[in-house]
Amino acid sequence: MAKDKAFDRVPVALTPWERFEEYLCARGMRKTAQRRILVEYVFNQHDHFDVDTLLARLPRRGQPRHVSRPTVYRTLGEFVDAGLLRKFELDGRSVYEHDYGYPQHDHLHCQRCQRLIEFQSDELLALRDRVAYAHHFRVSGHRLIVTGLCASCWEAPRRRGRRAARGS
Amino acid sequence: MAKDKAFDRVPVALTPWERFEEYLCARGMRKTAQRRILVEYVFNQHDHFDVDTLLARLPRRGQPRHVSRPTVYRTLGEFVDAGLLRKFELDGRSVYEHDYGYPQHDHLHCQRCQRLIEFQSDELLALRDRVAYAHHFRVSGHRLIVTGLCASCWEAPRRRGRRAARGS
DNA sequence: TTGCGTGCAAAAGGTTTGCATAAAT
DNA sequence: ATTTATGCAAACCTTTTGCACGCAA
Repeated sequence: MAKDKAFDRVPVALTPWERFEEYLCARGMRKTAQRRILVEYVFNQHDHFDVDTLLARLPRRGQPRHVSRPTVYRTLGEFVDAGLLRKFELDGRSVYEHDYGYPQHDHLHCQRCQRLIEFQSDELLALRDRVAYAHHFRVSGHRLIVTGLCASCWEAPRRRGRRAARGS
Repeated sequence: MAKDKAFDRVPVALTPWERFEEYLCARGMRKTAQRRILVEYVFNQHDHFDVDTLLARLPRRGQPRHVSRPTVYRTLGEFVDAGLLRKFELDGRSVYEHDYGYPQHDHLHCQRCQRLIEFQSDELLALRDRVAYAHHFRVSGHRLIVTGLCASCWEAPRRRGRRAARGS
C-alpha cells in the first residue's frame, strides 16, 4: 500500500481541529462550539458516513451538544473546502470520508450490504494520468467505484451482509 | 462529446427499437406511442443527456409528439433495465448514455464546460478485476469519472468552454 | 373488454436558503 | 459593537407516486 504518494502534503503534524483552525483563521471565520463538536464527531472514527448517520450520532435536539441539520451541511462543506473531508455521491446521497492524513483511494461498493471497502492503487493513478494526457486533459481528481458483492455477501448468499442495508 | 470516435464492437443485429420490442414482449408490456417516440429521440444521436435535456428536445406540452416528464423517467428506467441505456450520477443529477451496441467505457469530466469525454481502457478493467480479486470481491461493474479541465478549457482559460455550463 | 400506461398534480427525499437571533471577536 | 454563525422554517430540485382516464392487446 503506497504510503506517502498521494499528496505532497505536510506529514500530519496537526490534529484535524488544529488544521481546521488554520483554515478558519486564514478566512476570518469563527471558532464556534458547533464546529468544534463536528470536528470531534467526524474524526473520532475513521469511517464513511452521510449526513443522516452523523446526525444520528449527535445528541438530539434540545440535548447539550446538538448541532442542527443546516449547520451540519454547512460545516461538512467547510471540511471539504478545508481538505479535511472528501465528498462523493452514492445512490443520490452525499457520502463523506476522511481526506486529511489519508492517501487517495477508491472503493469497492457492495450492493447487498452497502459496505464500502477502500483500496489504493498507484497503477490506477498512473493509468488515469496517461489517459488524461492522451486527451490533453488537466486532471484535478477522480472517483472510481467498483460495484458488486463483497466476500461475506457472495460467500453466504442467503444470509444478510455483516452490515445492515440502509434504511433499516 | 462522444461523436462516433466509437469503439464499435458487438455487431448490432437489432435496432434499439427492435431490441426494446423484445424486452417489452418478454415482459408482457405494451408498445406505446410514447415508448416509440422516446426510443427515437434517445437513439437518434449518440450523446450523454439528462432528463431535462431530453425533455427540451421533445415537443412541448400540447404539441403532437410530446411525452410527459413522469413517463420520461419511467421509460428511461425501462431502457436501463432493457440494457439500452446506462445511467450514472453527475453532480446529483442522473445522466444517461447509450449502452446497447457500445462497449464499456469511462469518462473525463470537464468541470468548466461540463463536457464528458469518453475513453476505453482494457488496462483499467484488468486492474479493477485484480483489485477485486485481491479483496474477494465479485465485480458487477464500475464507474470511473476523472475530473479536471478539457483541452479547450485550459488552453484558453478566459474563454468559455464550447458547451454552455448548465443552468444558463 | 381488460388492465397496463399515461398525464396530472402532489409527495418524497436530500440539500439549500432567508431571516431573526445568538455568539464570537 | 460588529459581524459571522446558527437554528428554524420554508424553499428548492430532482425523482417518484397516487389516481382517473385513455389506449393497446
